Amino acid sequence: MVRPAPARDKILNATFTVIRTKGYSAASVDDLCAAAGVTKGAFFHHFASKDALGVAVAQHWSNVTSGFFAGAPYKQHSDPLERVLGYLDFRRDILQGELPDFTCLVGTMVQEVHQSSPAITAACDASISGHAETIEADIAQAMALYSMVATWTAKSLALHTQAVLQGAFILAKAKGGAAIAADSIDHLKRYISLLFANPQPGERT
Amino acid sequence: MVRPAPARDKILNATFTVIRTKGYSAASVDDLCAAAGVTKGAFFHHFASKDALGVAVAQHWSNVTSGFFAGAPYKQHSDPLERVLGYLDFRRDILQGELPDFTCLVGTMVQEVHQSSPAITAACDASISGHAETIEADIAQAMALYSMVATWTAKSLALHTQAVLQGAFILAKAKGGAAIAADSIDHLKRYISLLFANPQPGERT
DNA sequence: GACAACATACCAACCGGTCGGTATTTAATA
DNA sequence: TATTAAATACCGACCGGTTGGTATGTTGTC
Repeated sequence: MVRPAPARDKILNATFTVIRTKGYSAASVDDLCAAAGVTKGAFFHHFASKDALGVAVAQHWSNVTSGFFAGAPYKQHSDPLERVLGYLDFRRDILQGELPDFTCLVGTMVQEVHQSSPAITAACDASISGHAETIEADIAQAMALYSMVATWTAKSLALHTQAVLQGAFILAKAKGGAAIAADSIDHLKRYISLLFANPQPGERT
Repeated sequence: MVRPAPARDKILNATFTVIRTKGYSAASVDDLCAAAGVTKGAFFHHFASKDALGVAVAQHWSNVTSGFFAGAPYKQHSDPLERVLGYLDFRRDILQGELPDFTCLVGTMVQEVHQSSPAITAACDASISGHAETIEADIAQAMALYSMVATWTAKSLALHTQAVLQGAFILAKAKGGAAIAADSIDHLKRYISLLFANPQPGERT
């Protein structure tokens, strides 16, 4: 695109906040326009429908988060296991501010639309799975470095980290604070530490 | 209540399916009435508002699930640790049918209303936390039986099991199947097994 | 005949989406 | 470089349908 469309970006960014606060279904197009400081005409000029915005905002979320995590300090560790554990420390450290500030956009969305919008569901899955693959790479390297032979796979464990995080956000929403989410991340970190520190008989070559 | 109100129960039970399928916000009162085979007049005779139904359905969920798990076979084990691990086996075994058949009603709801309805949020928290307490009891007994001295508490681990399950449901919704949820439950089971089998130095008396 | 349990008809506000129009850039041409 | 044509970005009134909720019944039971 030659010239950037400021209204489109304003809508995308405002949608992050609105959906993380009230969910996808409860977020009306008028809500989104008001939060973005944009008119309805501009909205439907850039997005064919509310569902199209849903797909676009999931992709935008992927772009923003992948850049965010790629530049995070834990990526500097030379030991891949330290990168994995450092990732979890980082995820716990960024549990700051109010709930809509640190919860997951695509996890919230897919919960509501998984039976009604295959397009949004696919975009959310791509975001979660794409992020998981970055962790899977570090886990796989750690398994190789420590000559780990396990009954589980790097991919499975990477997806499990995302499940724990998503579930931690739900508990945080139920209890109205981030503390419970930090506890769950600690348990996950302890699990991965145990996996690599105390392998079952026959699990390490 | 002297005479039971069949319409009220029909609404409550139908709401389980509708909300687990399309979420709380997208579930209109007309949807709920149609699914329950009841008129709008009956709905508002029994519930003052849609939000009041939200609170009632969360409590109804607590009643139904607590009875369901109290009668589950894993409760028969004499060893508390076997009850905890048996609980997780059971949770994996009941991942049958379509997504709305096994996902969590209150986890779905609280995700949408946590910033807009304190009453529903509190009812969802009570349901999740109340269920967690039944697992906490078994974990605490297992810790006592195996003379476990840990840096974590039975309560924290019990809530972690619920976080894993809630997150597993989100991944299942994103990927359109239960398989990924079963994988996460396996990881959780492995974690708890490791905790009790390979305590860290100083963690067991 | 009082009262709970429904049914029916209806309402104002809001929903996603459309539409005719305007302002601003960009591109082509002379 | 001036003129103009086409494309893009944006505006806000408007539309038909749906929303949660209400007002007014009717029916069955103690």
